[in-house]
Amino acid sequence: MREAEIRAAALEEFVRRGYEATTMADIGAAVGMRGPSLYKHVSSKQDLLASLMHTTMTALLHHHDEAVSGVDDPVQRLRRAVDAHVRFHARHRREAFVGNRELRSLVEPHRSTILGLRDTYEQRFRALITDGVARGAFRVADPQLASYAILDLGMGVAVWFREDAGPSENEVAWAQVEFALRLVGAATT
Amino acid sequence: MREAEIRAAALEEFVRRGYEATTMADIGAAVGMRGPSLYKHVSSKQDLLASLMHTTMTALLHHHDEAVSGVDDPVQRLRRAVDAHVRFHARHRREAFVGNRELRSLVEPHRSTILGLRDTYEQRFRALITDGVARGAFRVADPQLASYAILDLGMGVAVWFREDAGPSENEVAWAQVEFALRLVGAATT
DNA sequence: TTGGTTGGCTAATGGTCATTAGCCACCATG
DNA sequence: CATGGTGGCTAATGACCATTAGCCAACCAA
Repeated sequence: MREAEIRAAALEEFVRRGYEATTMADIGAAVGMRGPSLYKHVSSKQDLLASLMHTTMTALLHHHDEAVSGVDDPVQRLRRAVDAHVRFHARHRREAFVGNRELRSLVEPHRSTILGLRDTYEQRFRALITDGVARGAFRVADPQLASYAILDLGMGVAVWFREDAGPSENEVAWAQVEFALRLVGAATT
Repeated sequence: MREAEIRAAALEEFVRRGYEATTMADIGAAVGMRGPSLYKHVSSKQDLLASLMHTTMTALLHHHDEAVSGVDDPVQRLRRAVDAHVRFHARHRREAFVGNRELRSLVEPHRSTILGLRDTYEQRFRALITDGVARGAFRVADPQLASYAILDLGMGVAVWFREDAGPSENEVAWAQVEFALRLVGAATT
């Protein structure tokens, strides 16, 4: 559908220029039409952003849930959660980048919705770490700081990861899973 | 001086709204004058941003150099470097936040200058880690990924650190130094 | 063939913005 | 008391922008 092309183009422009600096004409040019014509397919620039961010956060949560589902051992759970986290941020770095940087540009009630989803996601990691500490698998002074640290690693990936240069997705995922396990004081295999 | 007030106000507004969304009138209002009056003290909005970012990066590099100067042992060097890194991002979180998020809004040649300084800073960490690995103090598969990870921890601090709530600067610094040492596989004391 | 719908276009509309021009009060120095 | 600079103001200027209105060609169904 034309709308999907427009959303993809908008994402690309939001990454390159930022939401505020992107004009409807820019997005239009990227799909071969004039700015006003976009309104035959989308309702507004703001909706474009909100919808992109909502899709991203929902997909991230699904990705996480699938990764850890059925796994009980804290070390394995964390391993899978971080692997999923890193791979998501590598594969969907544009989406994740916009999701992290353009929160300011979201207008209520979208902002609160997205912040809620982000919070939910952070809680999963924090709970996972807290559980691991309680069960003696991890050794961490402050689970919240540890979960922030792990999440921040992923955000970083969205910023500097490149498909065509530098370490591959596998290399990054492997390295960061290792970092995360070391970070929480899990025994390294 | 009036200019210092303006720079401080601009920084605050750039953090709150982002560079693109901040108007000269916003900055003026924050120091009790009208937008156009700002031009009696600064030359342009772009210069305000470039100058803020340049000051920040220079200060960060100085802070780093002072922290590691005269220390040779890799573990101690990394400990001090990360401590300085984290404390800088906690104490100057607004500056660091803008320095990280508004690169896109910088126009050449400012952008290249700042990117150069960032790269210099990253190289210090990478060299430090590479050296530690060579001397058997650290165990890391990819020093570049490790340096990115450590730097990303600091960027995260600039995003979520609050002076009035959550963990204190000392707590964050202590935790992240520990994280960094674990990350690079240094023996924990 | 006809009549409606789709999806494009250009031209408003009603803003907002950075920056410049030109004015003036204040104030310190002679 | 002049006078010149400082630092504020309001009013242009010359953009640019999201969104809406209104037009029209192409296509599709009857």
